[in-house]
Amino acid sequence: MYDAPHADGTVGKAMQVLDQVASFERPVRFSELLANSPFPKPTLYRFVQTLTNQGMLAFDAERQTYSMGLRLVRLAHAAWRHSSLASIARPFIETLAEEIGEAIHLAQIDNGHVLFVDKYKATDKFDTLAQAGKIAPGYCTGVGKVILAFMPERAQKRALEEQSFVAYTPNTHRNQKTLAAELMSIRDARVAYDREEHELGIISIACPILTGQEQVVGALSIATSTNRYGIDELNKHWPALRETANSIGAQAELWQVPVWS
Amino acid sequence: MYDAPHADGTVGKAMQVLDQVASFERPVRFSELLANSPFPKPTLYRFVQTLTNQGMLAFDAERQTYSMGLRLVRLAHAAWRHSSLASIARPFIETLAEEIGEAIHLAQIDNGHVLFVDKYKATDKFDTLAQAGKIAPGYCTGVGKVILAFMPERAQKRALEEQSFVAYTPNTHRNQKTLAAELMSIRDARVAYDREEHELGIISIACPILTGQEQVVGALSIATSTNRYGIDELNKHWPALRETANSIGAQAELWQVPVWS
DNA sequence: GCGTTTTGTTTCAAATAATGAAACTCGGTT
DNA sequence: AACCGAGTTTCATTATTTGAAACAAAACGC
Repeated sequence: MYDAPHADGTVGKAMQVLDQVASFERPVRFSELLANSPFPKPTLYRFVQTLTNQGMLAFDAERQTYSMGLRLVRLAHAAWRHSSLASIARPFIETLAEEIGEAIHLAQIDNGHVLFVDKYKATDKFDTLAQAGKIAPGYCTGVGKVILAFMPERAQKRALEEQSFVAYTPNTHRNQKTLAAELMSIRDARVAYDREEHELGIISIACPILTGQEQVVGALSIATSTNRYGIDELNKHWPALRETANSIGAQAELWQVPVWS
Repeated sequence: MYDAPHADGTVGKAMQVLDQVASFERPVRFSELLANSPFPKPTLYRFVQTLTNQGMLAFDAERQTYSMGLRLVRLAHAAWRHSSLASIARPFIETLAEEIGEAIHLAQIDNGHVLFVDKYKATDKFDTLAQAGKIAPGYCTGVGKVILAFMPERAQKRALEEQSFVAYTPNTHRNQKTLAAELMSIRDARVAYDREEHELGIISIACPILTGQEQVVGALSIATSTNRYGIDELNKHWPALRETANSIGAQAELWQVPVWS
């Protein structure tokens, strides 16, 4: 992954360390970090110390391991409420989910990654943090492909470069060429499908969430298991899904609340 | 270990800016930040630029406002899963909530603040990010008081210094003295009550979540409205609440959750 | 329109903080 | 006792940060 051009000084490097700890998905020892770090030992050591002081990392003294700190949960609360579509989208998603009875995913783009910001399962209802914040590849998910398809050309090109094209299933796109071709037809059709490209047995239909100027701000999808439905059945929900996505887009545009404190 | 002025270098200052943006709870203009900032204009300007580049802040070009960035949501996902009690506690809370039919709150301590990490309402089921990440004062909530009561003496003392003692209602503690007295009896009784101390009409009963060595790792509460129940009715649920808190504590120990703050 | 104010951005020399090779500490092992 | 590996500290060097001042660009008042 080419992360070099963001040489945002010391702060940028510290954030890089945060990402690295997050990437382990488990508590991690200093030496494990060091082994995968571009920074020399004392430099990394000081970053980890600083971030721990700041509550961005948490240190387990007993096990000598670092994990992500609770301060992030506090900060993310504000992020989720004010910078994500989720707070706007919730009522619409709830209505849609009740009508359809399948899982609804809401996603946005964060720096080339597809970021799930909310999820509603008919059985569990909202299941936010267990799912929100999760990232998924753009090239093999319904929401990912539909967002890529509607991205401005330059951003799309850069995002395509960043895709890894890991072959999760036999249906997964292997290279930019086949994906780019599908993105064009997705843009025309205004709908994308995931035909077991990320996980066998899981399919989805996804619509873009667009502003009036056709800027993509996110995507909405219905996901189900091949045990229950095929793409055809899923397609019957397309009008409802599209309508909901449109409503969310319109609302997002309005949601420019006049600010007098 | 004093909070020296230049405690955490550039990174610490940048995190301070993040906190400041979060504290506005709405998109905020550069000049508004500047007016409340200890930093000179160009310094603050560069921090905000860097943080925006890094996705820790989001800039709305149209309105010229900054808000919290989506990268925080991604990072917080890992924090919530690995550093919070929530992932361990979920199944226990679910069982308890179904039995009781009132809202269940799960809280931890983050740097002297009570941090809600999960919430389950009988009607909405899990409502995580809408509630998780919220902070509440320690001195006037059930979960807050019970956590304070079981903190190690030194940490407790420091946390008490940090309480603001804002009088939200007529029942709110006004000073350390009355609070400290209640904390002692809470520690004996192993249960705390919020008798409309934070919000009129809202009461709760809270139990500590303890490890085998009596270290407090969090708290669990049942909250309700005075329209529906009084403290007496709430008290009937005490055995179930205590049992659930104990189970979570035992499980947390197996999973080796980082201890208090 | 034309000055004036407010708000946001850039410059640059001085001040400061970050850097990393090397050295050190502390358990555990041979 | 010597060795090893993980973690921590030192300190001279280097690079980054800093902020007063100047500049640019909107927003306002008349």
